[in-house]
Amino acid sequence: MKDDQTTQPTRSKKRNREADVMDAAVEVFAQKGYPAASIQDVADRVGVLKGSLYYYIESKEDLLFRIVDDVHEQSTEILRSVQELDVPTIEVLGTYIERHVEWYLKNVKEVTVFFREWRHLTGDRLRIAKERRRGYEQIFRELIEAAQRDGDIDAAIDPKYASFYVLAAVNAVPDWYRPRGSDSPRVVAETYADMTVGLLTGTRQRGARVASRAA
Amino acid sequence: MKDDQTTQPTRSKKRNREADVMDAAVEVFAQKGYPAASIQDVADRVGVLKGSLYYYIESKEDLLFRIVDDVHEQSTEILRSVQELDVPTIEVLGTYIERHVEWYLKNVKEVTVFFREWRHLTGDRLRIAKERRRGYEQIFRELIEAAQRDGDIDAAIDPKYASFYVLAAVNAVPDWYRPRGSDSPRVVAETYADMTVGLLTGTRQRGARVASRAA
Amino acid sequence: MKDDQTTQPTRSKKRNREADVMDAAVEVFAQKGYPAASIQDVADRVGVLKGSLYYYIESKEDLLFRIVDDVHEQSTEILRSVQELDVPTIEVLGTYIERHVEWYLKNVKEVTVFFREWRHLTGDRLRIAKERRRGYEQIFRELIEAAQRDGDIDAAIDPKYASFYVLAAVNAVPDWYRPRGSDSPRVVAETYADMTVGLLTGTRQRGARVASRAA
Amino acid sequence: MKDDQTTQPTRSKKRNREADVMDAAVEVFAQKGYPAASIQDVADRVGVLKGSLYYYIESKEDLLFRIVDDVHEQSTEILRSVQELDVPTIEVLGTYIERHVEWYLKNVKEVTVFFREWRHLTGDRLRIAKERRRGYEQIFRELIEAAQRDGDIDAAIDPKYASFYVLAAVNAVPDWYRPRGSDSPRVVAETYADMTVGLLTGTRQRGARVASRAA
DNA sequence: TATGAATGAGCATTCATTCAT
DNA sequence: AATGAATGAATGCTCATTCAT
Repeated sequence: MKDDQTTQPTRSKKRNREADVMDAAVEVFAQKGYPAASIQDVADRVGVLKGSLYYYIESKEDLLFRIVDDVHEQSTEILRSVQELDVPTIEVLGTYIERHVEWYLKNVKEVTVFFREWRHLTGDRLRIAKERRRGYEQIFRELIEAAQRDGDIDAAIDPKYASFYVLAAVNAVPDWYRPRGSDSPRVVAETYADMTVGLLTGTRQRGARVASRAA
Repeated sequence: MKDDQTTQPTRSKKRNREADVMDAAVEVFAQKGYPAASIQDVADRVGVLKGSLYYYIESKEDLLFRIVDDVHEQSTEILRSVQELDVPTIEVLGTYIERHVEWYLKNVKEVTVFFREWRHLTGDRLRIAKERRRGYEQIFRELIEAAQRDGDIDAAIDPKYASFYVLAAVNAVPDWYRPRGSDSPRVVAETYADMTVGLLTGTRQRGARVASRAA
Repeated sequence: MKDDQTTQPTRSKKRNREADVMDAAVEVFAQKGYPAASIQDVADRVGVLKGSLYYYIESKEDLLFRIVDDVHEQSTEILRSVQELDVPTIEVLGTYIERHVEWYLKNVKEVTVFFREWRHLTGDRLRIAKERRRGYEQIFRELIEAAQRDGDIDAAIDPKYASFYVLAAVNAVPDWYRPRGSDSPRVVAETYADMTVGLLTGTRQRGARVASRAA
Repeated sequence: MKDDQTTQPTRSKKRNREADVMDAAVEVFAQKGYPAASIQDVADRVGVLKGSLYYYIESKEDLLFRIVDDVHEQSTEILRSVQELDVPTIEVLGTYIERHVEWYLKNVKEVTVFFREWRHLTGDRLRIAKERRRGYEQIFRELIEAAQRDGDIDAAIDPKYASFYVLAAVNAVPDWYRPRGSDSPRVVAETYADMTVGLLTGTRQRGARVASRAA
């Protein structure tokens, strides 16, 4: 209760505007796709002249990169959080899918932009984005391999194909998910986690997972 | 009775050029994405001035629609072909995934355009494309429901989510598939079919499927 | 009298337009300077929309480079023409200045752009332009050195400074020359040639030069 | 009576900043040319936000004018200083070139801006700049005419052309002069003075000039 | 004195489309 | 069937300038 409100507004106004710009970009890029979206669209949504945007951004691509970067960080954070869990790898996998999908559905637009538009980055920014994707898929694949060594996933399963299969299924959620639909992010997240574990272990094992989640 | 060169040269030349234009468009749209691709790119690839393209097409969007339409027809044909099979629904599903993936990998570029770019259609063409997608998903979902009634798929599985999960996984194949990689379309197709059936039935049942494929 | 006039108009129209564009650019660049001149200015002068210019040019810089290139070629041609003369080097020098200035004054605007704006080229084009300038100055300096060996120019004169001095004086002609003024290009050219030879030889030797020109 | 720190700090600080701004502008205009240089560039060099510059200047053009004005004054001062010399006009001319070139080379950037960018002034400021140039050339021409009346310069020489020739040669010095090169401003200045007197009088007369400089 | 934010006009360039030939 | 030339609207971006704080 001691923060002076007098100095705050200026700083927070800048913060706000910058955040407004990012939000507007997310909205516009998600709706039209990056190449079809124009800086004018973004400016209109923020309510400033398009030239004014360049006070906050370096370029259109910079805007895309910031979104991609932002999502990447959050996404990495989730992966990190489940890796710290002290449970069998197969449960790590399930929990990861669950948290990932739930987070995803609560940030649909940003994440959609992340998955759909990263290709349009160029030069160094594209390189960085690709490396990160790669590392990300790598970790997921390693989780599968570890669970195979644990005996929880059938050794006959090819970790490469399985990881592609699962990640694609999971990442396509926003293609059909409508916030105003029937199910909450939570429900969808659990269902997807169950389906994934089922796919990998070759059994329905809802009970086990529900129990572990209760912890 | 070989080739009738007398009456057809003109028409077939036009057909050829039209096909050339379509092929070029597929190539270009697949590589750059529809909004970033230019009519000039297509014309360059055909080896014709861009103005000349308008003898064959109505508009850039018309070009996209034709591709989408074409792929849709082939895709529907595959669905139709497996529905005629006189085998349990669960096998229909497996065979469908198999044929779909194999066809997909043999026509990667077209199908990629189909899945990635349909959003950029507008007006009626967008409406039509959406309806078709919808119908297509519907049929797939109904197959799952039928297999549930047969007792081959656990009734606890939600057909809606399951169909989204599977279709997304399957349709993302070209995102990572490289023709010059190790596995043939055939192998990938079989693996994906197996994973899908495994996911839906909750068992590894490679044997059963391999047997059915022998027919 | 046998050229068919039917096919000519089309080709010559294109030629004309391209030439029109170049002329307009010369005019505009000469008047405003390259950076301050806009493609719009050029288009206005040609009487087309600015976008239409890009049918003829690659970029604004391309336009500048073409002018510079064109002038360079003419300029080199003059240097070549005098080097073939079978007269003492000192006369070569005088004739060169004379022809150069006369040509210059008959193409004031182009050459002005050449001398004033080449700095605004970038990348490879800048490199090329610099190299050419260098080579050009080099040749002029060598002429002076040769005339020194002939004994026609005082050995005490530093060829480097002398060449800079003379070239700068000569190339600045359009800074003050007005076509509607009193003297013709011819007269100015002769006067400049005489002053230059006088400067270099340390004598007025109009007679000798006039005689040599009569040949 | 050293530095009166009591009353002046504010004013002198302003003076300093204003001088900083001018220096930065000289640097930037010299490097990029006036139209291509941006106020941002100047601000960056001063270490201030670009909006802040407008506390010190009226407009970008104002900045250019101040430089031009400043150089003009120094240049006029040199002309005035040699006119007071009690020596033959021809020596006045030589000394003038010498002092002018030496001063020039010690202030290359400012003077370069003066000669290269004055064209971009507009309205009244352009008028003023032109008038001054004109007056300046006028005085130089009159010196030549006076030396002709003295018999030191051949009456056959056209004072108009001669003055253009000499001034252009002299003013182009910074186009090639590199401070890190071999010769000092002093040497270049003397060489140029000698060449000029030589050109005008039709003789090498280094001895005479050196003697006069000793005074 | 200086900042931070915004303006608004302008710029080079691209591009789908048209159309007379 | 195809070309060559042009259109006109849009795009990403820059920049001198303003002004409340």
